[in-house]
Amino acid sequence: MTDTIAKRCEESGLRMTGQRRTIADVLDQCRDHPDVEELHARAAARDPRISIATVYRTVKLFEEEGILEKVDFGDGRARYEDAERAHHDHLIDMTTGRVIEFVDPEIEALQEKIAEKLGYTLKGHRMELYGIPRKTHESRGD
Amino acid sequence: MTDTIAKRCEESGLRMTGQRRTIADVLDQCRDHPDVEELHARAAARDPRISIATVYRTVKLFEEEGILEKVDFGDGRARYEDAERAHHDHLIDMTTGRVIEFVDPEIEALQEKIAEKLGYTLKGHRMELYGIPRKTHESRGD
DNA sequence: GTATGTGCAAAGCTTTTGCACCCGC
DNA sequence: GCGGGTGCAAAAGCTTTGCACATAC
Repeated sequence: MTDTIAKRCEESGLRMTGQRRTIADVLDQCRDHPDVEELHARAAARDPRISIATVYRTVKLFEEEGILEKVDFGDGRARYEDAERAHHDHLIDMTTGRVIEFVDPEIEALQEKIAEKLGYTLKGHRMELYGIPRKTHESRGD
Repeated sequence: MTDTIAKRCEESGLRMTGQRRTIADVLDQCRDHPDVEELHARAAARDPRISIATVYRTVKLFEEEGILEKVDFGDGRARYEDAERAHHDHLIDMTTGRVIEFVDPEIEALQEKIAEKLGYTLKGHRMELYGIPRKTHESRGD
């Protein structure tokens, strides 16, 4: 149901160079949230000529085309994810750094309601939950 | 119900230098969300000898003591706010950059429920809404 | 008096950019 | 072929840090 990133690039009329195709492919295969340096490492594994400057330029371009979305986990590095995948928020496991994606329609609705109450039309939001794995039942002393 | 920042610094056993006191006072008087450079400008207006390095060191120290909380509006600059003030989230006016603080108990409860459903105990969260002012002439009942 | 804080400037990190060369269309 | 893309390295922002000096307790 979701087109590849490369396909959407072509539909946007972007010139598809070898580097852009490689970066698009790498992004398609991401199941995690790599930062730009990591993205560059993965792209360079396929084509060592790709420079990090190109990766920066490319993700910014894709973002401007609405193909990617920038996310920020507060660690000072930019991350990008496929904008076309269903919208979701993030829960970050504070013990491992693992990122869990989730969608909650109630939250979405509530956010819209809050914005409206404050006199605004909601255009976007960012929400991250930070948590630790719940003790299932062996615990004493929470 | 809220002590001044300077008072909390003393209670934390921090050595209170002139610079720290000035920075604490500036923070107490903030009704907005200045970045570190702006904080330095306000502090330097009272004591021109304060360097920006000291401001950076001081806000980080206060954060480690739990007196301040770092917030990030995605513009690449760090901002800090009083951690003891009642918890709130932010709505950012996309047309002006103005930041509106709000609290919504429903959201808080929902977030906790979501974390729990995913097997986590919620330890913190970050939520920013981005919106544009709503046209008022068609609104009813505000 | 001593441990700690501070100013200055240099360095660190992530990201951007100028410029000469390269490539998709 | 031409206009835009790329690599390299330098530069730009924000933040941190080494070092010599200053200051709180």
